[in-house]
Amino acid sequence: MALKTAIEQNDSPWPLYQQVKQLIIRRIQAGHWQPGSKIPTENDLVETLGMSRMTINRAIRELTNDGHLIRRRGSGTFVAPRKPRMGLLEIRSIADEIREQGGIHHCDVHLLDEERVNKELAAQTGFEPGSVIFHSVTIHRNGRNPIQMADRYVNPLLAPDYLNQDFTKITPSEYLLHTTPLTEANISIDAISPDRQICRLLEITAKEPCLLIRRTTWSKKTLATSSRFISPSSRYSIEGSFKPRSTSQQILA
Amino acid sequence: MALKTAIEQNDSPWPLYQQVKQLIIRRIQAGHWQPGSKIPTENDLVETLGMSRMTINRAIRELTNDGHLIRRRGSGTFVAPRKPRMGLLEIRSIADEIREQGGIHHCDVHLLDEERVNKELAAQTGFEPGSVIFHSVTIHRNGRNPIQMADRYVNPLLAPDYLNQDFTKITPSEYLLHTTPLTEANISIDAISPDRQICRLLEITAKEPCLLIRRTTWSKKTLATSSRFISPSSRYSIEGSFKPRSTSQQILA
DNA sequence: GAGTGGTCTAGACCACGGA
DNA sequence: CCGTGGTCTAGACCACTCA
Repeated sequence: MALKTAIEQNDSPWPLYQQVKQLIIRRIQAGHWQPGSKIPTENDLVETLGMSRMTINRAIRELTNDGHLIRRRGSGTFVAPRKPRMGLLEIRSIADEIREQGGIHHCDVHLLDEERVNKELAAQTGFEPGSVIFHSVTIHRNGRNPIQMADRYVNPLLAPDYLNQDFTKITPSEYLLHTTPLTEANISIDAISPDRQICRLLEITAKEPCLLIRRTTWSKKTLATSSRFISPSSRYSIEGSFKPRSTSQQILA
Repeated sequence: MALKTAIEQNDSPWPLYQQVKQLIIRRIQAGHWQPGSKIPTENDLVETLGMSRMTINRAIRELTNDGHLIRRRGSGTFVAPRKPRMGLLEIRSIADEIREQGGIHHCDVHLLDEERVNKELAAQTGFEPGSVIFHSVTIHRNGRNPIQMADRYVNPLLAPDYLNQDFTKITPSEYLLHTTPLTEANISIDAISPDRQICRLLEITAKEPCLLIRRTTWSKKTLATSSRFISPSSRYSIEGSFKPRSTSQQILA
């Protein structure tokens, strides 16, 4: 069965319950398991994947806590109707946001190449000086309207096939999401005035303030990506809503 | 032993691992286990409480995900040094941030009054037209340097004493935090060019791009606060780091 | 090497939902 | 009633840290 083959050759450095989580997430994202539909029971998965029920249970329980699944005792486990609520740090895929607002998402690839890390780049990104990394610059548009420039440096070890992707079809975010599970992220948000190059790429004037989002991600302590996202504030802003999860997180007013 | 007596009479409707979580939380909050100090090992607790290690492990694991504890394999489990790390949506108190960087926080009160909600304000904030709400405008400074303007509308029902506070001593955030437990929040972040009033209050030129943060909070479905925070980007930016809680929320790259 | 946490297993009992 | 998820147990092996 397809479910099983995904995991049975187990060279993965990840624990089993993590692999199960990733497997389920991919199934959902690939559309094999639609929102609202029932997924296999714990016992099904125990048989199919040949693991203990506690392992399956932990995977499903954590996905439920994260909002991907909904469980009803006596009835079954279902794919959550919408996307999980997010902490702000996990910012949504801009392609999703555009599509969800009824827009049409395009992605122009302005650069996609490998590059040797010099001192300056090393200081900016944290990658090893002298090593070779992938570099992409893409523009996300809604119809004709440029919404965001994404300037990414990617660790080749974690996404060796990065240069061969067609980013007009799958966004770098989406590709990386399926490639490497990221375990940690750092983010900063600033307001800036765009320089000339940004103005040209985003088709705006220098007067228009922009949001600058810097994001660095890790996969188990190895640096995965270091990116800059720049959006004209007239066309993009960050939004989120929040409920405390377990017991006592505080919300500031 | 004290630890054990807390649970041994087990009429509790809560599952065991929950009781263990509560027990540990209480120990921490009562100060028996100080921040940074080591707490008993899993095996200690297994013996003391007479439960299986998996049960103890789940309790401690979840507390770790919530940020109350820190675990180091081979070394032990420790009470987390500060407040639990937060998702970005709970943005830190600016007073804390300033103080933590070695600055000196001041708060000027530029306005503190009640106000009748007209149509325009109702549309902006979501408060009932015609009702009376509290309104404050404060400037947070680091030494002489203005860092942020905070423009707040507050529901009098949830903070009836708001107008009598001395916000030069306790910030509105801190006051509201102690007054009403907030259950939900909405946030948006934009980049803007400051208008003339903002320029004056923050002592900047109109050229300098600013971050505009809008935050609305609820307490059990009643609107609590609706606020605008404006900061010059040269003096303030939003930063955060993120670890998935139960270990695989998605992080975008 | 002893102690620690991280994970996994193969069972078990229970509470709930739906036929 | 059966199948579902929710929890719990008593073991086990491993990777890591520290003395």
